[in-house]
Amino acid sequence: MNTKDLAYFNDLISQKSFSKVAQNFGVSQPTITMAIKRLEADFGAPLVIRDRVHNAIHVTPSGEQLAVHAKVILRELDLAHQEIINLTQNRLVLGLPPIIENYYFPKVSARLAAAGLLDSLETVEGGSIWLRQAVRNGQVDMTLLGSVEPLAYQDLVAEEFDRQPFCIYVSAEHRLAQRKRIYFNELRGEDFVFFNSNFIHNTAFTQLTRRNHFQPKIVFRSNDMHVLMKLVAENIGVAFLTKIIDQPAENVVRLDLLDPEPPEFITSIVYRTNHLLTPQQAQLRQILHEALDQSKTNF
Amino acid sequence: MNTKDLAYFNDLISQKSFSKVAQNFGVSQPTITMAIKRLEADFGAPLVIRDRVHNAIHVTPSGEQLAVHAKVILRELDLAHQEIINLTQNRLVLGLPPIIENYYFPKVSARLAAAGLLDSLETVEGGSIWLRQAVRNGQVDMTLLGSVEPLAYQDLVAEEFDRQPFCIYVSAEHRLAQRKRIYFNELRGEDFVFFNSNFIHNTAFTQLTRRNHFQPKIVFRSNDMHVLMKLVAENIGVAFLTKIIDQPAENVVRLDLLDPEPPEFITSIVYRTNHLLTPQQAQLRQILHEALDQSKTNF
DNA sequence: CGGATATTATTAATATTATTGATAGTATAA
DNA sequence: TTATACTATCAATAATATTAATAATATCCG
Repeated sequence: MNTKDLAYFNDLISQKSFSKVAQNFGVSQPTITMAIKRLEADFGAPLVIRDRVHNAIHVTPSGEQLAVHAKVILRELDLAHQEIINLTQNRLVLGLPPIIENYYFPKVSARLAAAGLLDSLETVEGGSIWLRQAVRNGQVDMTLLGSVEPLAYQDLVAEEFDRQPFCIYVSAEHRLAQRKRIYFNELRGEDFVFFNSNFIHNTAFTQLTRRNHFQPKIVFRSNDMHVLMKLVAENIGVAFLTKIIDQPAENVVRLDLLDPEPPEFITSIVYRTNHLLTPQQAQLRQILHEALDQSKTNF
Repeated sequence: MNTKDLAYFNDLISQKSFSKVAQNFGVSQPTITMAIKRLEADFGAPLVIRDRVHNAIHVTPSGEQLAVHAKVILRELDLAHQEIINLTQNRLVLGLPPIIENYYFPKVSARLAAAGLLDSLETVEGGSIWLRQAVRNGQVDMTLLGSVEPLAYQDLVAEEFDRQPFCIYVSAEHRLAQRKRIYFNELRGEDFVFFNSNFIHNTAFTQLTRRNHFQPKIVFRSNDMHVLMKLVAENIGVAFLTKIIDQPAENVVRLDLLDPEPPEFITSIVYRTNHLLTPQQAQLRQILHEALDQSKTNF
């Protein structure tokens, strides 16, 4: 059976039009008619019902069933192509959320260089939602992801390699600056500086504000952590960030949260379940895991 | 791309011989040579290395990578065929471990009949390991499975629908017969009657004997629960069985276990992740879940 | 109603692709 | 060296896919 037929079929399911599928693939319309016929003959069942009365196409139960498998098959094929291209070109495409890159990457780069991995390593920055998608569809081979809950996906392997609490950063002149530990509740009424858009920080932050029943006042937003830190230093507002910030800027104090079950920033290495790690990828994974052991004791 | 080529390739990986693959598929040897060449051209990388010195074939990293995906693709195709056959023939093949069949099936059969499902329902009996395999490879569409741990597989959906403790059954003349509850430890030195081979009972039983550090003496084995019950009644030995036994035979007393965290018999409905439930299958699932609610309150 | 439009099916011709038989090439073992 | 085992090559053939042309079917709308 030709996978082209499955691709035609898959497109037909969403386009609901033989001629549109033909256009999309740059083939003539009878080609699609024939392809669907071949599939129907192969599976011994009608896959679509040509409802000419309503000028529509209905997918039969058999068609629905096949559609699920067709999608899997086409995805696997696509991934195989991309993976083999990266493999032969000695490319290792690694997804990195900016915050993780900032903290963990400097720690491992020496080892990566020593292992000769830096040459073939190609990093792609992006938010965790985008990177999750990217590792799914093969744009990246592996990715680091931050999350509040442990990751569990059926098509992705997620190996947690670190877990750090979220903290509050305030100016040295702030009323709470002398404290080491506070309850999130004590921040009611504070001005916050916060990320523009950061899925994990948002999730964790919302979790805490909901639990404590208050609506935080965010006076400034930026995607640059260093900008946020400077604003904290100038006492414009307080920041809610992970503990994985090497050294808070001058004039900034870090406060731990005393809340029971505070949200944690979980970092994981993620790759596709059906992806065989190349020696390089296995090595990268190893180095990241090892770097963790070091960083854990360093805290 | 033709899936036949992937089938040839997949077989080549395990056979490591072009001619054997040709034989297996009943085609000529150049067909395989050509098929592999097509794949290599398509993926732009050598997939196997023909090592004529050692008269062997080595799979390249690209080949290994493709092999993983090829297996998935061939499996999906195979499942699609089987599922569509069952769908069009209005067959619903349900796997049933004997013990679950004994207890749960009578409870739901009235509802199944009312829903008109009994006609199309075809049951397959088998042990839980065999049935898990059968649902994976499409021999059955859905299956009930017993287990000691909650089931979690990436390619299978497992919905727990009941959970019952394991119990001890003794003769009314047995020294412990007057007790309602005992510790497993108190059975040290007892004669047991036990299943010949039953994965779940074995797992749970071993768990308890290990925890209590004793080697149970099994004086008789059978795969028929009723036979075991009769032997218990005659005080030949004591039995370790699930609580889901409608009415212990005459002259038999059931004792609950007092041990902390005693193993439980978990029953789940299991089907393939990539399988779209047909209306019938969805109905069966619904009825099983509903029947549970009833059976739960009945205890 | 009837013609314009849109869509899918059919068909015969053509183009593409897969398979084969025959045989060459390469290495091993005896 | 010869026999044996395995894979590659190649030209011929078989099988399959695609196409252009057109038929068939239904809608829309004046």
